[in-house]
Amino acid sequence: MSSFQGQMAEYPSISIDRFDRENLRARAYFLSHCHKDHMKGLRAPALKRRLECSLKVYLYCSPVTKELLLTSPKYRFWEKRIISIEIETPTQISLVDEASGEKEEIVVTLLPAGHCPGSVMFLFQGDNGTVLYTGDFRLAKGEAARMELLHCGGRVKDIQSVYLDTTFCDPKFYQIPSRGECLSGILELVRSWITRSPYHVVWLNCKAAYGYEYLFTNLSEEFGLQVHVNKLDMFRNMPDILHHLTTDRSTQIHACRHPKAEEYFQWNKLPCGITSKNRISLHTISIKPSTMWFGERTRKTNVIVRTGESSYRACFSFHSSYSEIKDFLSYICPVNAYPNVIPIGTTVDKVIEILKPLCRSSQNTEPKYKPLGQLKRARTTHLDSVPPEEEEEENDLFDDPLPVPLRHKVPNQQTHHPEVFPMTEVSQNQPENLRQSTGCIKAKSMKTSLWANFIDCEESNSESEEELPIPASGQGDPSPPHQQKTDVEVPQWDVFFKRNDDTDCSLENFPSSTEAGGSQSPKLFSDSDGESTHISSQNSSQSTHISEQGSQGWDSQSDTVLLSSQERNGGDSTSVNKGSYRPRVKENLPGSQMEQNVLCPKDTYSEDVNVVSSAGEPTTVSSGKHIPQERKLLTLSTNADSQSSSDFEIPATPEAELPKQEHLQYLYEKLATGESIVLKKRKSSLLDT
DNA sequence: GCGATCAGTT
DNA sequence: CACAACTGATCGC
Repeated sequence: MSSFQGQMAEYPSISIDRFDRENLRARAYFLSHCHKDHMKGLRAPALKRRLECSLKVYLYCSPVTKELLLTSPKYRFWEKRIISIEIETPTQISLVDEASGEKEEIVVTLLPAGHCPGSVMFLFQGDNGTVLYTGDFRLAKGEAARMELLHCGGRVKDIQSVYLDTTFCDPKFYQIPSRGECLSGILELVRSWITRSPYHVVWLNCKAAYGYEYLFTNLSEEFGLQVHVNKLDMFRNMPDILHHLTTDRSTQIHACRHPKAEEYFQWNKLPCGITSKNRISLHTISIKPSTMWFGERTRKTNVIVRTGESSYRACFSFHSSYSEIKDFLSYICPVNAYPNVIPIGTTVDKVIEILKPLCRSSQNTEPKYKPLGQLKRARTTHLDSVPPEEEEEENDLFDDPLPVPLRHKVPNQQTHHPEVFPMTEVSQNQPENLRQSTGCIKAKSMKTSLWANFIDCEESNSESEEELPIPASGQGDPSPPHQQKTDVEVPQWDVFFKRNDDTDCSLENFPSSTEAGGSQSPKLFSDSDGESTHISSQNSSQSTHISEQGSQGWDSQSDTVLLSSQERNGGDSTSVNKGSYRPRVKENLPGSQMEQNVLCPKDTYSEDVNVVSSAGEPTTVSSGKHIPQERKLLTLSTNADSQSSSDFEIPATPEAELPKQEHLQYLYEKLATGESIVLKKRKSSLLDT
């Protein structure tokens, strides 16, 4: 449950996912997805009144979220005041204070979050830096690296703060089987049951919340049976979901709900009330999606667990696992990361302790200075969370053979070109001072991820935990279901090696359907088995789009979906051709763009930006003009005490040394002549190519 | 009577 | 186990 209070330090005049208390004064509202715990205050009289008085206040969200929200009569009063923003479309919004007339411009980009239909993350760019609010998300490892709009010039943007979904940010949730794995397990269980007779039905015991739609659509697709649900009008404009649902109770797959459902089920009655068909009584099993996780990824574990005569639990998660969170955050590598959720059983401090080493300030940035032969020690003093010995080791021994750099699709040598922000008409003057405080230079280094890996491993074995789910009755599962502990201590380096390199991150991530015996793929379910198929296809995750005529919706991201080697009849084609989420980090940048990025002192917005006026009419505005900043960069950077823009991260600590002037000069010359000497000197770049 | 909050359930 | 949401009880306006 989110405990985010609605406001971000950098942009306190907007509120996200909270609409009560101080948020009542916000200049603009953002809703990441349609779950109640992110909608607090959204229909309260106080906010209603505010809307009536402040005619320029709008709620921004994805088109799907808007649709879902407005389906409920309780929120209908928002109708005229919601502006939906397309996914991955940078959009400028004017934040106007109606009392003072004061105005601030901000650019927001919605990124698919994989949590439920319409769910997005918000990337904000403005005078106080770039910040990312993740909302709730589930993204597989490597997905951040594939989000084009998180990048600029092939590098991840300079992000000041991330407001992060930390629901499972606890080593005990080290790994959660992928969507594809979970889906396959459920598909096979359902298949094994409903093929017995037309009177064999399954009941999916799902919560009353968005997020199961891709499960329904895949089941429907697979078996040609619509899924029975209580309500489907909210999907009336999302045909790709709608077509797989029905309110006709005669289907073999049910996801209907009733307050006394569990009780009904005891009596072989479905929540919708039926017990028989053609006067023949039904044979029913229940499958309850719930979150199960693995201690580490090589352990074979069932994604389906039998919990009773006719009851099963199926692995299913709306949220990223611990390792997925770490992968995400270490890739983004912000200056700050703030947890939106404090998982029960843990504390804010513990969560922060996990996040901190993945952020910039605690990174070992030493390699960056290597070319200069300076500052090594100065930097290491910043590593509060790193044991000294390990640090030594790293410096001396791990010079390069480590896999880490591969985690970043593109080496993060952004030192020499802090990305710039400003879209022309928006940013004006300001910010040298602001910039300083927000730290515009990226200190990302490969060491970064290295530490992350170490920590992963350590923490994962320190875990003790869960009890074993009841293994299914009579089945010869040779390996005990949950075994995290045993071999966790051995860092799974190879895993990190393989993942996220330049080619295709998703492939490593997903057990290929062809590698039969399935080294890593969990056993699908404990009961029938043997021929546990490895269907890794799944068309999707959580849609963020409303299809114009039906080709999208719930499909979209989830790379795992796309790589399914099994061509599924028809269904997949829709998800695959949906270009909405095909982010590829630009590896070959057009020369001009590269130039921009190299030269701009701040985050550059090289794309077109949509502008949403207070009237809600989006217009596209191109924001070019960064070229003239070349000179500026040189000037600024040569000035050693300017922290506002530099090719180097200037340590903030007083005792830290600055790079020597001659080294800086040398590098600038190279830069000016277009040589890539800086890159070549970094070990990560050697590894990366 | 509505809404907010809390505890308990699924 | 852990998701998100519903139910019911209680309190205040």
